[in-house]
Amino acid sequence: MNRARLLVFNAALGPLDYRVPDGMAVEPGSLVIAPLGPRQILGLVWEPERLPASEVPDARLRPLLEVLPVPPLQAPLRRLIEWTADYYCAPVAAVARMALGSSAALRGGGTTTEYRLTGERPARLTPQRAVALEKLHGEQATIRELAAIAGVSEGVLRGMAGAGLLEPVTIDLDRPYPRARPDFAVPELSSAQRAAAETFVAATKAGGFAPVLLDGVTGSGKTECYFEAIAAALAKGTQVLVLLPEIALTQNFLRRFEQRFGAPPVLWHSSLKSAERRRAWRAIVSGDAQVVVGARSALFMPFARLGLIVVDEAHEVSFKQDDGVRYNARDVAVIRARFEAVPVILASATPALESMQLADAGIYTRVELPDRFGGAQLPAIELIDLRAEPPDRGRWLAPRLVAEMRERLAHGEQSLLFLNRRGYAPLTLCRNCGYRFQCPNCTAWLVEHRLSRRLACHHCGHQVAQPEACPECGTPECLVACGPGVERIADEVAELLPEARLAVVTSDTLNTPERIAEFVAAAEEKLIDVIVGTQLVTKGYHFPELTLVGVVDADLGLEGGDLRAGERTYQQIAQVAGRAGRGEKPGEVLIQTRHPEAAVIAALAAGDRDAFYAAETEARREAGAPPFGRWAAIIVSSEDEAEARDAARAIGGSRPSLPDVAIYGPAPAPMALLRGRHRFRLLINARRSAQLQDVIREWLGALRFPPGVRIAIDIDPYSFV
DNA sequence: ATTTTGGGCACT
DNA sequence: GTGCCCAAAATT
Repeated sequence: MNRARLLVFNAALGPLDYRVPDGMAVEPGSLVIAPLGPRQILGLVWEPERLPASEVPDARLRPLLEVLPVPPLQAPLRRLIEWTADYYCAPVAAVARMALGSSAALRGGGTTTEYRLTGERPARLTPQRAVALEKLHGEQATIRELAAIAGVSEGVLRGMAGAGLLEPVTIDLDRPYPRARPDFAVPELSSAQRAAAETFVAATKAGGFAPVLLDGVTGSGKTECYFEAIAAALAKGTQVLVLLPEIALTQNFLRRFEQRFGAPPVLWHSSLKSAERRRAWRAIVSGDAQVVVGARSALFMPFARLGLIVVDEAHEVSFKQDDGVRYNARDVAVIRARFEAVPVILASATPALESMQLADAGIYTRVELPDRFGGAQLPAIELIDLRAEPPDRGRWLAPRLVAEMRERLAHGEQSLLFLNRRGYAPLTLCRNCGYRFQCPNCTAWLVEHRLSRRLACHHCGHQVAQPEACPECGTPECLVACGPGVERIADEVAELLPEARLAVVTSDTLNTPERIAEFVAAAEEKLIDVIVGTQLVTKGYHFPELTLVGVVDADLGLEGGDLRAGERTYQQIAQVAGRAGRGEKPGEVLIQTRHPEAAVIAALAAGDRDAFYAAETEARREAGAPPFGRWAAIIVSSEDEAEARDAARAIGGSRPSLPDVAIYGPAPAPMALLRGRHRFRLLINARRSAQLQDVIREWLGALRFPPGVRIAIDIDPYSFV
């Protein structure tokens, strides 16, 4: 009898076997509908020998109901899914789910109705209709979207449609995307860029696995180089995947892409609306989507004929975050390229140490762009030792930094202050009784946001209105803000340089593509003198008049004993420093620190990247961190603290004893309470010889836990939280 | 995850 | 005996 083994997407449900009815064509990778009890579920056909499953006799198998009309997931993607599940100790089904768009995407076809103005203008209009008529000029969208654009209710628009002011347009949900053309606007490249581009183009034309590290300083024109590889892939008729961190902030990239190729790329990210999601997914499987620009979740898309992968800002830690499965998108991208037998370009001004070492070892081809494009100079970097040059009382900016900003303002140039802390102040306390405002759901202080007049937790979203009096002792006007956030720095700038035009750039203020576009336009037109921002401003922007970058607190990222703290601090500051002096005028960077002797800070000041990598390599060797050893974390959490502690102790109590593996804990996790869950942590440090994942699987596989307990395994953790 | 089953228990 | 609640088992 014809059997099929399915991955199903309900957690805690292993692979299930079904009977394939006569005449139904099913192969590994096929998406099918299967009966489960009284329900119908989605299943993904897999090679039976690659999944463990209890053998159910033929007679008890129920027949598959239907094969969905989408191409089966191809073997290289199936192998990638297995590799990822194996490496990161995740269920295969949880990884496979990331390859699926939405359930709606699996059913093709269909139309939606959009509306646009007919151009008719009646003599008499209600005020609401008049507003809509004005705002909706040139717009075409669904009623809901138009209502948002015009700021009127959907009912108003429906009335206008009835009155003939709006006309319906039927839209094909699967309509093709505009074609990108490889030769639309071939750019003038510098000789260094041309050499880099030729390497990429040759690799892309040849096909086959070819990992390349594009190591180019900030402002060297890395994007233009890999655009040529994209052009080569387009000319060949293959698809391209470009991974960007922070997909919301890619306006600049999209503009350049369209200028180069004459059409925008297909976007893939978590905030796509369902119709966009479905259209994009279907275009990717069908091969119609030529270039897909996406966040990390695009990595598992089922491309019909992938020809090239680009990971831009490849050092970014946001590539290692969890959406269900904790994986490092940069590493998985390289594995995908290997399975698909295509080139992969990792582009960064501050490559991760692991990438540098693979390039040193000759496993990656290294392509360097050591100079800025157009002859611009890299900025001069100086330290401000806050112990020797302290800011005035109650302030955070040292006099020298303020003086430099004043200088820039006088010359009509721009300054950027970087502080990776949102809000006004990270801690509020009572002067009278010492009460501190803490999140009830997390081990974290509530951050004051003066603009919205609220105290907010940045981990769970808990908010309270800005209180007038201490909730503990009732004293009015006794609350003091401790420490600076970007809003407070902006206040300080406003006091010291009252004539400066200020912009605060954080995810609170720049939370839509429109606002980002507004900010970029204002900065480019020199309507802003001083930008105060979090890590949002560290990358991507090119403001020619920006000549001064101030790092408000370089030590911030070094706190907390995180394994990657040094590397992250180095990358962040190097990236933000790279915003300075990108035009004709040279840039200057001032870094405020209390630890000028720290290896990271000293290397930044000396502009000595090799010194940083050497120091970081030594630190990793001592910590047994990659590439010298491996770390993993097991996080045990539950809403009930005792339950979590008991489960963590049970894990600790059954720890294996192995010569090449050290196990620490359990101990309360650094964030002992997060989103209402109590957390305990065990850390595992393994020598390179150890089979880390096998050890963890065997260890935890033998244990059973109560239903409220969650066990998360983090292989190669980036943050030790 | 969702649904079914079955045991224990109060109530009639 | 019947209904109800909850935990455990099953789902292919």
